[in-house]
Amino acid sequence: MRIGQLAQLVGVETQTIRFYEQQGLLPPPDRQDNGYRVYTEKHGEGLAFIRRCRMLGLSLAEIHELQSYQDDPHQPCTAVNALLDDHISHVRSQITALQALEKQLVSLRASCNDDREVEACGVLAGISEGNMHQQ
Amino acid sequence: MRIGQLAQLVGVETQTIRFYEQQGLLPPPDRQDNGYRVYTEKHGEGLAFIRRCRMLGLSLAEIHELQSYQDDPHQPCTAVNALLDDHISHVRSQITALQALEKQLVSLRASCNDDREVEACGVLAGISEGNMHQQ
DNA sequence: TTAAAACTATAAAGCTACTATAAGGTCAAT
DNA sequence: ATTGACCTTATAGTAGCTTTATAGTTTTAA
Repeated sequence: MRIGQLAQLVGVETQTIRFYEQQGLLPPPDRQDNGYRVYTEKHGEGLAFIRRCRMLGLSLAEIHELQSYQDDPHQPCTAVNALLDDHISHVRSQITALQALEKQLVSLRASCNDDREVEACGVLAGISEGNMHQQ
Repeated sequence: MRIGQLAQLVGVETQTIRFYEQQGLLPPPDRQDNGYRVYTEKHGEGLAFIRRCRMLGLSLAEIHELQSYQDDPHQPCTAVNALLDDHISHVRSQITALQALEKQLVSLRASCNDDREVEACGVLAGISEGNMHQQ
């Protein structure tokens, strides 16, 4: 399988595949005489794993860590679970922060309507006055 | 006022101030004979405005847009309100996406405990099997 | 058969919003 | 005279790709 076929199979761009290889997330495949990369089914699975981790919001570094666990399959999997727990709490704190932000934005928006001039805009005034309680 | 004082006043690093100037968000200040930047109160207000916008999650491009409205104070402020509305809906969709992600992560986490080997880890198996409904 | 289209390769730059580092000039105090 | 705190510019690094440039290869259509 050449890079274009693998890309289509998994639903990524060819450059992304080369990028993952360069980052050490995907093992370097064999090459044809012309230098073209030749991929196996294993590569397909590896790439799909990476993509699913990315969809879960894991960083490339975290994916790398998970791969290192996979390479040593007889350890206890506590580290895997811990990584996920950390990620979950990270996601939760993002949600909390965004909810607070939304509240702030909505109240700022409520301070203006569309019938004013920029000079009297409640939104701009609200930002400029800066009665913003951090975080 | 020199750059260090302004930085301390507003609570940013001096490099950040130079960066904003370079990006066209902060007007270039006068210079002393030795080349040091000299800031006025106006600069302080401008910088504070930028920082408050950043705390609200606005991008530098959006801030630039707001500044362009400020420069023309007798337009109606519909564009300002529209910018904020767009930003609010952006934040809301981020929240929704993160909540869906959290659910997915929590259910993945529930598929394993710490008493297994990596080989049998429910989390890794869950990612590899890839029963993930996109988005 | 040849020419265009489609694919592959590498290397380097661009994106966002800074942060950090390097190498050096200026100024006040000791 | 030198230490330390401040200022200057220029450049590189961060994350995770995407884009661009330049060039070689293979496939397809005329």
